[in-house]
Amino acid sequence: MSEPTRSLPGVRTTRQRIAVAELLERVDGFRSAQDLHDLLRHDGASVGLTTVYRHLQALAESGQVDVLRTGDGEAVYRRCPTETHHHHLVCRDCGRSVEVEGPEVEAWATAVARTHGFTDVTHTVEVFGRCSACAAG
Amino acid sequence: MSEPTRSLPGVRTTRQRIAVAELLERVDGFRSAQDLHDLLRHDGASVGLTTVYRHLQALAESGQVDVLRTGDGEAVYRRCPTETHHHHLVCRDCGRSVEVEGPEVEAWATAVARTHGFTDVTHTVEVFGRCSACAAG
DNA sequence: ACCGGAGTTGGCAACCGTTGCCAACAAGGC
DNA sequence: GCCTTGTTGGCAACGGTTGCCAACTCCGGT
Ligand SMILES: [Zn+2]
Ligand SMILES: [Zn+2]
Ligand SMILES: [Zn+2]
Ligand SMILES: [Zn+2]
Repeated sequence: MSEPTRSLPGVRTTRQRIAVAELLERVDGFRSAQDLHDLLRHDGASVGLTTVYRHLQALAESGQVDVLRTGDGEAVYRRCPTETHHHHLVCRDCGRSVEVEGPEVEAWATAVARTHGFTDVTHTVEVFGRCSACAAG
Repeated sequence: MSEPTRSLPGVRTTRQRIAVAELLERVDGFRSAQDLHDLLRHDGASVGLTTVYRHLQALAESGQVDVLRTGDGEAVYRRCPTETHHHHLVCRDCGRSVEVEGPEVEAWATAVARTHGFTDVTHTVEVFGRCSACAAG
């Protein structure tokens, strides 16, 4: 599928980096840094909380993971299967999420910004709900 | 214009409550609790920071003010002229904002949620940019 | 006006997610 | 194996927010 992470100059493949990357690959849904940290501990692969934060930060900056904020301001991270611009339908109970696209939303956002003379525009569009699994349980 | 705030049972019209309400009326754009607190002090009307938080929280719960979170997770508040559901185009420099509506976005969000079997759905849609005033200065 | 109970205030401590700091550590080119 | 340099991780600090609680004040009843 994906070629093994190439070792870049100035970047080292440490046990911790791999652990975080693999965990993100394995987990579906948005999780907080602390959740991920707990998961790592539970797996026996002990990684410092600070280190988890650092890797998530780096991955987010390079666009390899998506970040969004929950209602109470906590940052949650997810490694999405797709690299292209998209948004999320997130279960507010279990964090599970689905990637969704919305060309009409993109167009709307652009149009609205231009109409009011705003430049350097970005947007956040997230849909929260309760997934069918959580609704059943 | 608007009839004087009716005194409800179990709620008291204190100097602080009025100060916060009036300030929100006067300010345009989203402001953090601490910003608003500073503005109050600067106006001479000293109100405890905790009290400012409490009133903002209450007003937000009752839907009288809108809350959203900046990129770094800080909550910002605004008393919007309209009561109906809407979204915002916010200047990330000065906080100034414009209410915008997007029927197509509402429809899209609802459709997306139903398609994936999500219930109890809400959504956050905010557009950030730099307003023409800030772009000029 | 007076009183009394209930809503309100505000300063401080605590909380929680996140980041800075820095000495100890380890990957990997030589 | 060595050395350079990126990396680690525990702890302290930080910033926004909330809990706590004694003092206070609004306001309906008298
Ligand atoms: Zn769920
Ligand atoms: Zn988009
Ligand atoms: Zn502006
Ligand atoms: Zn909407």
